[in-house]
Amino acid sequence: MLNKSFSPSDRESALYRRWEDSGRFAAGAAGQGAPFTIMIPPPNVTGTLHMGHALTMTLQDTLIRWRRMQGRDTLWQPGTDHAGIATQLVVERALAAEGGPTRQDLGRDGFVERVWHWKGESGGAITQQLRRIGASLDWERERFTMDDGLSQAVREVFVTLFREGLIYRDTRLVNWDPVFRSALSDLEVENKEVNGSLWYIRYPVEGETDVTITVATTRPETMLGDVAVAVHPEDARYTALIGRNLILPLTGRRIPIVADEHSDPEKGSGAVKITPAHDFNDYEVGRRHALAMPSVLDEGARITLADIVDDLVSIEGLADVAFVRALEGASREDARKRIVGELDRLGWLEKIEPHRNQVPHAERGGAVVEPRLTTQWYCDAATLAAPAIEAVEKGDVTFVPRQWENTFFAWMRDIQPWCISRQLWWGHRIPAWYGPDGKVFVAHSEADACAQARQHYGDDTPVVQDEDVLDTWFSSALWPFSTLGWPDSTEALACYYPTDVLVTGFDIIFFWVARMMMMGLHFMKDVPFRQVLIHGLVRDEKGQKMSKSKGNGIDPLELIDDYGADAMRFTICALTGQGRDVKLGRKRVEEYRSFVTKLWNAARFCEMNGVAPVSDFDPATAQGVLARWILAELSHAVEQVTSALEAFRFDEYAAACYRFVWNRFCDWFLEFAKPVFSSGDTPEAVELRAVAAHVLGTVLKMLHPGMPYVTEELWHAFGFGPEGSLMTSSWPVANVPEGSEDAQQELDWVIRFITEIRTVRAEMNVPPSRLSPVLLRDAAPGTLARARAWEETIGRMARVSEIGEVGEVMPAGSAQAVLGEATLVLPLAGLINLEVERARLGKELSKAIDEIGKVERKLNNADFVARAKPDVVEENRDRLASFEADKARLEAALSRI
RNA sequence: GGGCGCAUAGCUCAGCGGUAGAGCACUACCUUGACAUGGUAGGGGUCACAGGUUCAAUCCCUGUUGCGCCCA
Repeated sequence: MLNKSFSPSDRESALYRRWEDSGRFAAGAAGQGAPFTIMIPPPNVTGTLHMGHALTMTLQDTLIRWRRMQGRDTLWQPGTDHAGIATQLVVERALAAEGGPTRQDLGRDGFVERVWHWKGESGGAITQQLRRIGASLDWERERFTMDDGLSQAVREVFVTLFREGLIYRDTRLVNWDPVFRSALSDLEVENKEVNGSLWYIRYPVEGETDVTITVATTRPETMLGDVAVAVHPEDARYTALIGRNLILPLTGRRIPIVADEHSDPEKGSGAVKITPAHDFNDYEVGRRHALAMPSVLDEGARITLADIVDDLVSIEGLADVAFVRALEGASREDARKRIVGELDRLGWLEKIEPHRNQVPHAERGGAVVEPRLTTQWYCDAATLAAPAIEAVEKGDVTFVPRQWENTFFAWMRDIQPWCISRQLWWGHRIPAWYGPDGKVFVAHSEADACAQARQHYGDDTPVVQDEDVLDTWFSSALWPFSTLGWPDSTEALACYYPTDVLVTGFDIIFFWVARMMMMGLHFMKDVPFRQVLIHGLVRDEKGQKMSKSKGNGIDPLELIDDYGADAMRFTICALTGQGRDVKLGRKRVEEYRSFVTKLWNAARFCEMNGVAPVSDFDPATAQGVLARWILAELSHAVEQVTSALEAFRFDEYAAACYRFVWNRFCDWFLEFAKPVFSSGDTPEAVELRAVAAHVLGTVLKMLHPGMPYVTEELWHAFGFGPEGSLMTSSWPVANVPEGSEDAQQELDWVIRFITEIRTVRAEMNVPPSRLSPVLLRDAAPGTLARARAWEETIGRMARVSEIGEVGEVMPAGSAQAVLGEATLVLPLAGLINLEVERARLGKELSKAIDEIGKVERKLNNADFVARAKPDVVEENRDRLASFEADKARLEAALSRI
């Protein structure tokens, strides 16, 4: 006997263990069909499960469980990425917290060993947490981007791309994190709008006494590295000065006035100072005008004078070598204060305006990013992007919703060289070695590099490996094939690549989607996935992004504790419309927990009534009207549910399940079945129990991808199969019983009958305790027979004492309702207020008249009749006839009162 | 500045050329033998605004407004 209610916390872990231990998550089990593969976008090894994961993993698991039940050989590849910066940060903080040695104290090898230790102890907590939501990942195949195999793939890719000229070293401006002292890619930088100032500084024109140009800048401290002032070529204010020189205040350096369209005459003063080594736009201007690019900030973003010290000049009232020299080593902020103060003192500061400006911040750690001129390794993303763009254009990869393809194209068509080196210790060390003269040897191993060096130098000249590591995304980009054993040509690779669908949020299109496509196409000569499902972000009830600082985040594990994983998952499905963000609150989860409970109770009711699976039951043989009706409804639901999943419409999937279970199975079928079930072992009862079991079993299958635990529990409890076997049972196929249209029509009519009576009674305030006869008027013989056949059911569900016919005399004081050709008469003399009844019928009548008016206007329009599709015209003629019949019956009913 | 998306019942959202829908909330009634995490019934919408296309527009097109996001 089932408990009064389902207790998720008591059952979830045992069920999960049963699935996992019995190997049901594993790909490649015997007898499975065509592969269906999803690569988990590897979560960060330092990460813990948040609602974003809960969303994406729920959707992926729903797809995987569904396809698995369809008999596909499903691989859902688990694993984590090594998250270079994040992990290094975590371990460094842990070291600091325990007062241990610093990273530098430990040295590279010691530190890396420490990180591995950390990884073993606390890394990958998220993989345990994923189990809590029921994710059916193939854990046997779990991978980590720093695993030997995956590292080998990284080296292979690096060496190959280097040899092909698609990886190279270059000295250019890069986003620099001065806290980590490492380069970052453009994507790891987040521009934040902050309240700053715009400083207007006068630069004197060389050889003039009173002529100055005012430049407006948000970063006065960089003026030490100014090499020019740019004005727009058509800016009349400055045309005469183009080609002349200015004397840079403080340093006394002579710098030219150049014409460049980068200057916006509308902005500030229309003249901009050019600091090519510390600003991306200025860098471009510098290149266009072949300007020098002195750096004035070091790797810690402190003032460094090495590049400009030789040019320093003291000029009375304008420049002072001692002042500038004293800035050496000052922080950006300190230097700014001192420089502005000095300019003000000397009278070169014109004004300061408040200004909103975009300041680049490091995504991890949050440091203010400093553009710096350094030598880094780059990947020629533009070349790799071309086939990826083509693959989407040709439809080899499709985005769902399609809309996101534009975002993908926009970014890919304007892609910049990808900076792949990081000045970190945790990650894949760049497989490049340098000779004493700086000659580079890129190789799979040190031995290889030495061999190359020997050949190059003719002797055993020592080589030194590059200190840097690769961007974490470099290894993530290989995930769809490195996890399958590449560069070896493995069976897994042949079987599961290309994968079927990548599921992720739009914020990750550039990271995973784009890069996996670039690498996949280049090395596998095929796309990494056929479809990309882009879902929204999880927000709170008010639609705000969940964040730690706002404190509005919801912990999915808490939701699971409080409501069960099924309720959380089903809520996520129900709220995941196409491409929309998911606004999730506890209240919504509570709502869907009610649905879990409803299912449980329905099953419990079935159990109490002797419903049990009948092994060789064939629904096609069902005889009873109720049986054939529910089977037809079930088929319809199976169709809807299946096509919803095919279209990635998780909301429609959930809604179709919900509607069938609640509004068909529980509200009507079980109610109708009650007397049959309690009639003992009549053939009808035996059949209906078998049907109920079949429907329940099918419902459990349908719901299983969305709510795996409770369905699995009921599956076993009912004896549909051994514990844990639902997840590998077969997905239902729609199968409408022969000739069920009649049953459909009949039950629809009975339901409408009951609803009509209920409505009349409720509106007339008839107390539920008071039963009433229902007399049919003008009913066709078949209708009367049908009503009599369902007399018990109608009686029970609509509080009807008996069903009869109206004789010659209409009973006084009756309420009436129109149903098809018949009028239902409820003789309730004394109980109903005739005025209320008249008003009620009058309202019905005016509704009918309104509709008649609308339809008539249409049909009287010659253009409509001539041009509209014939079936639309026909449909409207039918509607008109039907409304007119209702009108006539309602008028008759009114006249009888 | 460029691009994209959204605007439908009090709330959250489906729908999408011809009949306006769901869940929640609300109102009234019901402790009826699975379920009060329940049942029954009801009220509630010029489908943002203005034009256009069409026999017909919530739906297609153009513009406007408001909100959100991405890129610069």
